[in-house]
Parts: sequence; structure tokens; C-alpha cells
Amino acid sequence: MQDGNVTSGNHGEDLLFLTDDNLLQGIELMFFAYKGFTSDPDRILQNYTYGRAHHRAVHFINRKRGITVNNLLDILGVTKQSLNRVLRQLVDDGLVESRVGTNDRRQRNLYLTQKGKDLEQELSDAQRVRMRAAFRDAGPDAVRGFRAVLENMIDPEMRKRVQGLKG
Amino acid sequence: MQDGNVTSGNHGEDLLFLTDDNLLQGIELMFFAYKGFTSDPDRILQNYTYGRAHHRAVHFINRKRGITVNNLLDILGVTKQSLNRVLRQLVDDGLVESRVGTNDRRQRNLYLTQKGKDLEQELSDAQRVRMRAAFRDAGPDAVRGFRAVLENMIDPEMRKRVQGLKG
DNA sequence: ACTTTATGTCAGTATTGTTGACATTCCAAG
DNA sequence: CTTGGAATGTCAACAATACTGACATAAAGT
Repeated sequence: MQDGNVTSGNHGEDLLFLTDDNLLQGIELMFFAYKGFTSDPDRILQNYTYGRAHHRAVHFINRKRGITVNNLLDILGVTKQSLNRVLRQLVDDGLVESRVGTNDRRQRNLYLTQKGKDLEQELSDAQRVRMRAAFRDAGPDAVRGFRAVLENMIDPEMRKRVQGLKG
Repeated sequence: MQDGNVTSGNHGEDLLFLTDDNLLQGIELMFFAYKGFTSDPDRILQNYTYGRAHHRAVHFINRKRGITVNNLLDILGVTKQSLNRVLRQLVDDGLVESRVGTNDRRQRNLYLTQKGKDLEQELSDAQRVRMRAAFRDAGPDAVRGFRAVLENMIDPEMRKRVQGLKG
């Protein structure tokens, strides 16, 4: 009697893909791929006075327009002092606009100006070029697997926080 | 007449998985997954006087015992001054041994001491726990996809440099 | 009125990266 | 054997990004 369902979860057998060797390979892949992943924007940012932290802020402000400072802090996982330095520069330079909240006037809602959108575009274009090539060469099935594994690697707490990004 | 080979490359159609939305999702997945990926070792390292840079050095010295400083520099992609600070601490603290090369006496071959191996083990154990869970829950097919996409994201130049790690 | 929340800011410090300069050691080519 | 260059180590200065702790302000909630 055989198990007819070979696509769903493992029932004790065929766990050979979980060897320490395979896990080690996965760990190093994460390291080297992330290095490649960040290299294009990093190169572009050298032409400005900005760094990776500015990129992240600009990215998520673009992603969720009107996001509050606290929301952004939760997503980035840094202290308000660290974010504030970056945010102040972006506001001073006219890339980000900080508006007092309408419902809760303590909050600040963050928006990209046109200048901010331009930088975001330049950075994300570069990042998409690499990602698109990687996706295309690997194929749609591989991309599904890529997504499944990476989703599982995210902290459960963080997963809750970033749910709003998908909707 | 249908295309019998559905697993190989795309022939012009079905590229819907390359939409900007999907690419954006991939970009954010990389960000959040990498954060999770590094969180366990980072937490452990707080109990020591070491940081992520020490972890990386210890990892690759363990991975390729007797590696030269120059080789390690190529893999890590940092300057010798940056690596040297980390390396000196590890040597001073008795986690890494630096032996003069036998063929070329200018080179230094790096080895982990027992103390170094202990730390490496503690860090990689934690990292493997997360990776194993992510792999297991996603399944072997997904892991193949994960690997394919991440391989494609690595800089071609870096890919050459790290070939030696697989053999 | 009092407390809590959201935000901003100042000061100090740690980690990790960078350049530039210089010294030492040692292989290799002339 | 001398010279050139490669590999390594070290010093100093600096930059980006993170942290903690403390304090201030304004507005919301009780």
C-alpha cells in the first residue's frame, strides 16, 4: 500500500534534503545572494550622500504612503533615534514630506516628494533588473519555491507586522 | 501540437510571474528573510564581545580550513583593514590560529582552535534550526527553487570566487 | 488632572566598514 | 644579487549605522 499523495507534507520519509550539508549550502547562499541583492542600490547610493538605511526608509514610505513613524520603525526593526537621523536628512533634502496626522495629531504621516519618488525609482529599477533576471532564469516553479522558503525564514512576529504590505 | 518539455526555459509565453508586483514581493522577502536569517546568531553574539563580522570570519575559516587571508578577503568582500581588526581579536582571544604558509611563507593559513570551533558550532546550530524548519515546511521542490533563484542573484564574479567552497 | 503614546532630539558609545600611508617579509625576474 | 612586486600587518582618521539613556513636547485616553 503506497501513499498516493506525494506532493503534500512529508510523513517521515524522504527528508534527505535536510542534511547539514544542504542547510550549510542554504546558509551560504543566503549570504552571497543578499550581497548581490544589495550591491546595485549600494553602488547607486554612492553617487548621493545616502546609504542603505535611506534606501530602506524610502522604499517602505513609497510602499505604504502615509505610513506613520512608529509603523516604519516596526517594519525596519531599528530604534527611533537611528531612523530619525535618516528621516531628518530625507526631509531636509526634500525627498520625504512629514505631515501631521488628521485623526491623531501626534502621528506623522510620511510621503515621498517627486524627488523622493525619483530616487526610489532609480534604486528599485536597479534591484528589479537583478531580481527579474534571477526569476526568469530560474522559472516560475523555482520562484514559488523561493517564496515558500523565504516566507518560512521570517520571524513570526515580523510576519504579523508586515501583513499590511501585501493588502 | 504541444510542447512536451514543460520544465525547461520559457519560450516567450507565461512570463506573468515577472510582474513588477512579484518582483517587489521578492525584494521585500529578501529583506525580511535575511533579517530573520541573521537574528539567531546576532542574539547569541551579544553574549560575547563579537559581532556579525566575527561570525562570518569564523564561519568561512571553519568552512575552508587553512584558508589564506587573501582568499578570505575575496569571499567576505571587505578591506584587509576591516578584516584584520576582527581577525586580530579572534587570534588574541584564542579562537583562530594563524600559521605561516608552508609553500609561500608570506601567506597566513587560518584555522579554528577548539574554542573557535565551539563558537562556530553554537552559531551554526542556531542558524541551521531556522533553515531546517524553513526547508522542511516548504518541501524539497521548494528548496530546489530557493537554490535556483538565489544562485542567480549572486554576482557572476563572486560565483567564481566561491566555487572552491562546494568542492 | 493624570497617564500614556507618538514623536523628536541630544549625547555618548559600539560595530563595521572605508582610505591612505607605511613597514615587513619574501617570492621571482632580471 | 638586486630589484620589483605581492602578501600581510598595522596605524590613523573617518563615515555609516546601529545602540542606550535621558529629556521634551504635544496630544490622546482615562
